[in-house]
This record gives sequence, structure tokens and C-alpha cells, in this order.
Amino acid sequence: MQRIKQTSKTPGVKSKASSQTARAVLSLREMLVQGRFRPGERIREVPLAAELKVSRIPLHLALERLAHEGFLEIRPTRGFVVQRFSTEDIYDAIELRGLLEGAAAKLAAQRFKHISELSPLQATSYEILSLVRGHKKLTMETFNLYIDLNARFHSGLIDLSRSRMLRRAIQQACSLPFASPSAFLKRQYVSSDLWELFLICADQHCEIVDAIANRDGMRAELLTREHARVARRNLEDALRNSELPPDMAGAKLIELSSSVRPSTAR
Amino acid sequence: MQRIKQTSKTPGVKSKASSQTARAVLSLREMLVQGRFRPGERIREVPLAAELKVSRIPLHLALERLAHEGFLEIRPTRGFVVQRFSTEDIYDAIELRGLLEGAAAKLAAQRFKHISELSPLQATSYEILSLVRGHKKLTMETFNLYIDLNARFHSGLIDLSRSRMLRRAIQQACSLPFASPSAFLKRQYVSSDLWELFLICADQHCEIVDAIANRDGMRAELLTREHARVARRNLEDALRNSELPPDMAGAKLIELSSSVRPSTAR
DNA sequence: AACTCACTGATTGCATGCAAAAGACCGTTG
DNA sequence: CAACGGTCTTTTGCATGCAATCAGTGAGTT
Repeated sequence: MQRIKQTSKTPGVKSKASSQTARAVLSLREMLVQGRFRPGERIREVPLAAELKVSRIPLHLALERLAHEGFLEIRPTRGFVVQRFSTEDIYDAIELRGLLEGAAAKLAAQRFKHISELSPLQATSYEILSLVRGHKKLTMETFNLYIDLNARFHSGLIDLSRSRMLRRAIQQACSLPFASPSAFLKRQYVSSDLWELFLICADQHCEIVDAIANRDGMRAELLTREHARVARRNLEDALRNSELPPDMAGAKLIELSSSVRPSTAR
Repeated sequence: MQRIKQTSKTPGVKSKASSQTARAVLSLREMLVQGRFRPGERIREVPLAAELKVSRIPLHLALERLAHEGFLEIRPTRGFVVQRFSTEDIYDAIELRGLLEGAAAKLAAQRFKHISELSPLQATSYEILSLVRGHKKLTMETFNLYIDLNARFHSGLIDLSRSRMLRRAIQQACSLPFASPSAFLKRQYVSSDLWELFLICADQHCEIVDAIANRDGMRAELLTREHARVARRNLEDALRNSELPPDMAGAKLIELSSSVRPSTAR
């Protein structure tokens, strides 16, 4: 693999990122989320580099980054090992995100100077609500739009907290796919149940904004924590139905404990 | 710098870590904490590698790690830039640690199966208390011992939470020196004020253990959050006295907001 | 004078090859 | 037969050199 003036990009396939490392990060994360590796499996760099068509240095950098995101464990001179997650880990991760986003909501309520600063968040929450109300039959398109707007809401909430430290912590907490705000929503679930869920969430968004606008930090915090628990309910439903849908992001990294544990919190 | 059979170690100087990368991480972190770089400064890899006597690859890996810890910012093809922190950032970081450790304490209260699991934490808290009571005149040695035991207490608390996710989050939150449990305690402050502070903390430790033992999760959480705020008070005191003591870990990375400060950090 | 653009010096990104550990295998020895 | 030790193999760690890219500079054009 010599250096063959691949400077800009072969616009053909998928040249999404500019650097080899960035490309490797994207591919690898995708592979991990798709369950391409078994939990506990040791990753050998040379064959993987060949497969991804990058050299070992950028691959190593990419692995290091994914280890930091929580997908891999670093063994001092023995490479990287794929992490395994129990359902308790997932519950804890969701609860952790709720804790952090709740703190963000509280800070938002305390820190905004003028009510107009809330407009973006308010706009997003209305947009979500009208999207859901207007599409009682969900399509793929509205589903994706919802995911998008939902992400914008959560990111806007973090902006309002004006805390870099909190932002960092939330980013890290959400770096595992099953902890992110849109976890456990998968295409195959496009159903009326899902529509109800979206409506509930849309309502929660509006109430959160309302609490923030009234400087009711405690209410904003509690609502936001509750909002995060929706993901927990989704996971519980999925587990009750039988097993995790195999196409769900990160499902293959989850090791089901023998008993689906009856909900403790909530 | 060729490969000169430096296989094992020149036991002379300081061979602390086995790999070049690990050595570079240690040296770099030390340099950063000591304020060797100015906030906002761009780090040039080649001269730094020469100075640290490592090659550019391990240096790059080390820089990446410190970026993950929060010391540096990554610019896509422009290297690493030293982060700057405001006092608000520090306050937020301390509050964040309190939030997370509080959650750990709450989980600890909920999750222990048998009271004997608390013995290590209990033992540590007693050990700290008797250390402080027995040494109304603090020496360097008792100071260091306190720091040590304090770290053990905090780590024991995290163990009891039985949450890998929380552990990860706390680790990340504490990776910046001014957010860690022993932040803003510096040698020059060995004084009777410090003794009082230690006593208060030792008492808090005992009360936290007591709350956990009684399964009073809420009390454990609130106590732990309050315990973290001691660090905030320390910082406030230090700021009130004039400026940050220049030998304090990470002080040079902190940019005092409104108050005047002779800028040259060197 | 301001703007563009090509050039240049500085700096990071990356490929390759080699060395050092860690693990596997096997023969020897108690 | 188990345990130990040596050699071989596999795999990661690292050094070096080159390519690509970025920031700064100066010439040319409007």
C-alpha cells in the first residue's frame, strides 16, 4: 500500500472523512455496533488494518479512541479487547445520562439571563410535538426526522447549561450507543406503540422547557431524569418480548443475564 | 536516536514505566500540571519529542490520551492546544464530581448485600479520623498519609456502588487535577486551618458510611455532595487570599475571570 | 490599496520495517 | 508425570523518512 496520490478523495464509495484515522474510527465503530466482534474478543491489528485498508498507525489511533469511548479495553502490551456489557450496565448507563442531563436542565433553569435564550429549545420542542401530532402513522422519514430533532433538543439543553464540564461528561456518557437519547429505538419498531412513546416524549420536552422558563430548576431536573428513563422502559420492553433485536445498535455487545430483572427504580 | 538495545532499563535515572508512551504520558501530565505550557498554546510535537527523548509516535499517543483527559484540545490537522479553564469551569467540575460521587453513595446504600461489605470503607474512615485526631500538628508525612487514605475512601465508595459506568464517569471527571478529591490542598497550606478541614472531612466520611449502612441512600447522597463542596470552599479561600498558589496542581491552566492577574504565565 | 494566488517553510499524518514482549510449542529433567 | 526452561511464532511498540497540509509571505492583478 504505497502512497498513491490519494490526496483529495476518490469520490466514489464513501470518503466521508479526511484522515485515515477518522475513517478508521467510523468504520470500526460501525463494526462494533453491528456486532462484528464478540465481546471479550481480542482484536488483532494487522489483519484488521488490512481489512480496513488503512495502515497500522491510524488503526491504532482509532482503536485508542474507541477504547476511550468505552467500546474496548486496553491491555498494556496485549492490544485491545472488546468490552462486554450486562443489562445492569445498560440500566446504569441510562440512569447516569439521566442524572447528567437532569443536572444540565437544572443549571439551564438557573443560568439563563433572558427568556429569549430559550427560544431555540422551545422551537425544537414545538417542532417535535407538531411533527408527532401530525403523523399518527409513522413513516421511516418521520422516524428519522424525530431522531434528528430529538438530538437537537438534547444538545440544546446542554448548551443552555453553559457548563463545558457537564457537556464533556454527557458526551462521554452517550458515547455508548445504548446510552444515547435515541437508544433502543429501532426501525423494526415503527408501530403505534412507538407513536405513543414519541408523543409522551414530546410532552416531556415541552414540560422541561416550561420548568426551565419558570426557573424551576428542581422540576426541570426531575422531569429530565424521568425523560431519560423512557429509554429504560424501551429496553425492558425489548427484553420482555424475548431478546434484543439483533439489528439494534450495540445489541451484540450486551450479555443477557439469566433473569430479566424486575424493575427496581421507576 | 537509534534502537540501542535499551531493552530492559537503564536503572539509573527514573525508569518508572515500561513503555515509551506511558513514560511520555507521565512526563507530559506533570508538565501540564506544573504549568509548563500556557493555556491556548499550540504544542509542537517534534521539539517536544526531542525534549522528552521519545519518538513522535509515542508522543502523539500520549498527547491523544491527555486530550481525552481534558488537558488538551484536538485540532484536526493542527495538533494539540492546551485547554484553558475559567474558575466557573472549576466550580462546575467540582459540582460534577459531587453529583457523581453522590450517586455512587446512593447506589452503595441500595446495593450492598451484607453489612460486612462496608467494612473496608468503614475501616478507612476510622483510620482517617484517628489519624487526624492524633496529629493536631500536621506534618508533611501525615499530610501525605491523609491524601492517600482519602483517595482510598473515595475509591472504596465507588467500588460499593457496583457501577462500572459510574466508575468510568467519575474517573473522567477526576482526571483534571482541580476536580479530584484532593484538589487545592497544597503543601504550603499545612496549617491549623488545614487540620480543621481534615477533621471536618473525616467526620463527613464517617457520616457517609453511617448513612450507607442504614440504607439511607438520600442522606448518603446529600452528604457526599456536600463533602465534595469542601473543595469548592478551598478554592474560594485560595482565590480570596489573592491568587492561586503557583505551585498548586493545574493552577497555571486556570484563567482568573475578572480579577487582575499579571498575565505572563511563562 | 486590496485581493488573489502561488510559493515556501513549518508541521502533522502516515507507511514501512525492525525490535521487543508475550504466548505457544517442545524437549529435557527431576 | 509434572514442571521447568529454551526456542519459535505471533503480535504489538516504536523509529524513521516521506507525503500532505497549513500558515505566512510576497508578487501580480484589478
